[in-house]
Amino acid sequence: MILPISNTRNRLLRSMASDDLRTISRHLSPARLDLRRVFEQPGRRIEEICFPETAIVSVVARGSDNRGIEAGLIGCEGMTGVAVVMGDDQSPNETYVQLAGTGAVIAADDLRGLILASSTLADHLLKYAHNLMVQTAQTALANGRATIEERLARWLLMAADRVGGSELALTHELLSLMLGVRRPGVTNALHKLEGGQLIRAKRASITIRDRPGLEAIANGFYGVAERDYDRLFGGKTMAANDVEPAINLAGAAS
Amino acid sequence: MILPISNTRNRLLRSMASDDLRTISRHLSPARLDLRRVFEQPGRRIEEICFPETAIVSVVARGSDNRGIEAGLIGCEGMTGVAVVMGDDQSPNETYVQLAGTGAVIAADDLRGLILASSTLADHLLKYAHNLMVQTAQTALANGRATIEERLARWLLMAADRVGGSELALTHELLSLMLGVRRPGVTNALHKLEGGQLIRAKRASITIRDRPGLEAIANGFYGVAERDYDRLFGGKTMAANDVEPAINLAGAAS
DNA sequence: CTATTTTTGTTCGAAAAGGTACGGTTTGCC
DNA sequence: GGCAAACCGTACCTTTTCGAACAAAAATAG
Repeated sequence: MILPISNTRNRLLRSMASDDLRTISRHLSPARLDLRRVFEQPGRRIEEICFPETAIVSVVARGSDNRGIEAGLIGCEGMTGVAVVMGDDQSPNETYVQLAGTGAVIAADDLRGLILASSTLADHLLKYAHNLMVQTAQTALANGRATIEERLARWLLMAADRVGGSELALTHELLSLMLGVRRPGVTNALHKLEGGQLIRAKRASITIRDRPGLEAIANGFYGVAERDYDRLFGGKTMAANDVEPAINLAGAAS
Repeated sequence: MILPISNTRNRLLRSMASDDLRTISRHLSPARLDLRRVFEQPGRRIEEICFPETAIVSVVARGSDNRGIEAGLIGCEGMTGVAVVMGDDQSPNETYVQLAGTGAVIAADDLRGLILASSTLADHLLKYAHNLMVQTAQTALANGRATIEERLARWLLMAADRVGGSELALTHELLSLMLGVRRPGVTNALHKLEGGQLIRAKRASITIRDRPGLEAIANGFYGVAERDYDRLFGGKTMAANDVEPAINLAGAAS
């Protein structure tokens, strides 16, 4: 029940040169990405890298104390392990699955070899790494200057882009960890959004009803990194992603 | 009064392979980096890249409205223009000199050529680019979770590392722009630090008196990116930088 | 040495967000 | 169906930060 990787829903894979895609496909394995599956950990060598399809993976920065915050969000438009693309073998950030789904994984060593062998592949992945850096800079901006409501709107839009759908299965608690705010603060902000008919919230599930409305609420804190991605990887807006997932989870690899 | 680039005080240059340093030196020009000199601007092609020596350059992220915030700080440990190193030719962030001083500049096109010609050079600069990404992630963390006092302590430590000295010539106003907070908020936090004998503040000048004390106040928000830099580029701590500047600004340094 | 600009000190009230606690729902499990 | 766990709604008071305005001090220019 596993379709070939070349039909993957991951945009970063799909937008690479067909030669590169063919080559990398031989090393990629379709995988179910379960909640909290870890891809990077401070002080540990990165062993595996993933290209999400319907899952969302978070990059979380931590200080020397324990409090963390999300510094990057990765979905079907990207990949984990940009440290490897940039010639390092580890990162001080944690990277783990935030919203379960599917994706394709590859051994870090394999990817290193492929990058050495194909400069077009290296270029392609490096451009994404730079876009992720831009996203992180925008997150720093939002964390410093936006209200909880604005940051929440931004996060929901980004997440919706990355799963290619409008329903997000996550709890207030998770959102509060990502945004680095109090859990009731999230509840409160969600109520405001729901009051404006911008989202519908059920238990552990948020559905976007009015994208333009959300973008207006996000008040300029959403969009910079996304437009830069489109400039680099082609015009289609991120949200327009209605391809079927490459992996049919019925009986897929555990 | 301009010494050869090979004696530069820039650590990123000094730590590269001697072949690469020799080659790149032929394209580098020593330069005075005056306040507000711009190296990158959203939507514009990056033409010139600099390796600061005694200057500090800021990467500032802006949203679609006008409010910006510092997302990266670059001094004698790094370089501007990581977008170019990563195969792009522009960035949505602004990059400009925050604290005047000296440095070396190179045309972006020249650097592109050198990177293509030397994979060891490319590797070296890419590692720095990754470190800058880590720094930005830590900034996102600090912006989201630290108090003004903690963020200020962090910023002062980072800036002192990057100028290789303990005196910083800047105003509360500038700091408030970088940190994205109210100007009186900076004044207030500086008073607290001064009360604890951690700094001495004069008009448009802050001197660090007690580094360990400042690190304690920074409360875990300083150090992660710095330790990662040392892991990548060698053990010496950033602050230990007592080489003379390559450019003698006669009379400029009071 | 006076006038002007720049920088810093200080104040007020208001808004935003934090910490904590607890009650109410929904869900899932036995 | 009943119990436990997970998740959400709400309330309280405190702290932090903001916005705005204005006064004092230091540098600078004429």
